[in-house]
Amino acid sequence: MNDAVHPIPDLYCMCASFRRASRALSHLYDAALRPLGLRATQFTILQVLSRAGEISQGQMGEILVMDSTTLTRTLRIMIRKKWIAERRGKDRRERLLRLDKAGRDQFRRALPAWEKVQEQLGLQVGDARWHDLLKLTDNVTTLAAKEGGLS
Amino acid sequence: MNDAVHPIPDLYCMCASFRRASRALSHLYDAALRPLGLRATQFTILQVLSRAGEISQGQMGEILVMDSTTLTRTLRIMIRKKWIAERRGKDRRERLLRLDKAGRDQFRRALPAWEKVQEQLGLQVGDARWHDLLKLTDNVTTLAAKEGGLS
DNA sequence: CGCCTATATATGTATATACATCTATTGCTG
DNA sequence: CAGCAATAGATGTATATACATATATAGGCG
Repeated sequence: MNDAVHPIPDLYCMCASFRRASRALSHLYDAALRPLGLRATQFTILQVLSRAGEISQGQMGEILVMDSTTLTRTLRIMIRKKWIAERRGKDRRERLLRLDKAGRDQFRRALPAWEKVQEQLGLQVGDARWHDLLKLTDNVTTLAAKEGGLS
Repeated sequence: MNDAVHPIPDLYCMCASFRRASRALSHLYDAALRPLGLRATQFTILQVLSRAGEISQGQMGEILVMDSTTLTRTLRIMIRKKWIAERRGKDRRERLLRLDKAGRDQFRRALPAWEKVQEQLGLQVGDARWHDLLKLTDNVTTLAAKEGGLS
C-alpha cells in the first residue's frame, strides 16, 4: 500500500552516499549469504585469499583498504572455524594467511549465492552502468586513500 | 620510498567495492571533521535534519537506508549533547527529531571543513565523474534497497 | 654485539551497524 | 468498546570498524 513512498533523497555528500549504498548492498548480500552462515565481509576475505594465495594480514589490509588491526578479530573467528590457516613468516612479526580446506569448501559452496545476487543486481543496473560503477568506485577509493594517507 | 606499491586490486564484487570505498571515504571525511569533534555519520545526520526539518526516527532511517533501531544509540549521544531535540508526536510511539540550537551551530561550524574535503576530492575526481558517481551510487542504492525489501 | 627506531600485529575502547526480541501504542474489526 | 494484529522505538547481542597504545621482532649503526 503506497508504492513509491519516498524516492531516496540526494545527500550531496560523497561519503554519506557511499555509506548509504554500502548499507543497502550489505543488506542484500548478507541476506543472500545468510543461509550459508557467511557475512559479506567474510565472503570477501575468502575471495581475496582464493585469488591471492598466501598473504600477510597487512597485505590483506592494503587490498581491502582496511586498518590491518581491524582484521585481527575478524580473522580470529575465521581461523577458529578452520577456514583460514596462519603461520609465522620468515619475519616472525607477520602472520601469513591462506585458505584452509574448510575455507575453500565454504567458498565454493557460497559462490553460487554470490553469483546469483551479483547477476540479479547486474540485470537491474545494466551492464554498462555495472562496469562504470565498479571502475568509478575503485577510482574514488584510490583517490580517497591517497589523500587520506593510507599509502 | 616505493611510490605506487600496489594499485588497489579489483574485487569484482559490488558489495565489497562499495564497502571498501566507504572505508576510504570515511577515513578522509572523518579526518577532516575530527578537529570539530564530529564523525562523518553525525555530520550526515545534522545535514539531513538541517534540510528536512522535523522528522521521526523512522523517517531518518528511510532517508539514510538504515535500520531505524541503529539510530537509537547514535541519536542518544547527539541528544545528550543538545545538538538534537526530540519530542513525542501525536502518535506517541514516534520520536520527532529536529536540530537544536547547539546542533545548528555545530553544523554551521563544520560546514567549511566538509566543503573543503568535498571540493578537494571533487577536483581529483573531476566534475563529470563526480556527478556520475553520485547518480549511479544512488541508483544502485535504490535498486539494492528495493530487492532487499527495505520498502 | 647492543641500542634505537621502525614495523607487524594485539589489545582496549568507542562508534556503526544489523537483527531478534521486547514494550508501548495504534488502529482495525467484530 | 474489547481484542488482536501491526507499528515505532528500545534493548540485548554480535560483528565491523578505527584509533591509541602496547608488545614483539627487525634492521640499521656505532
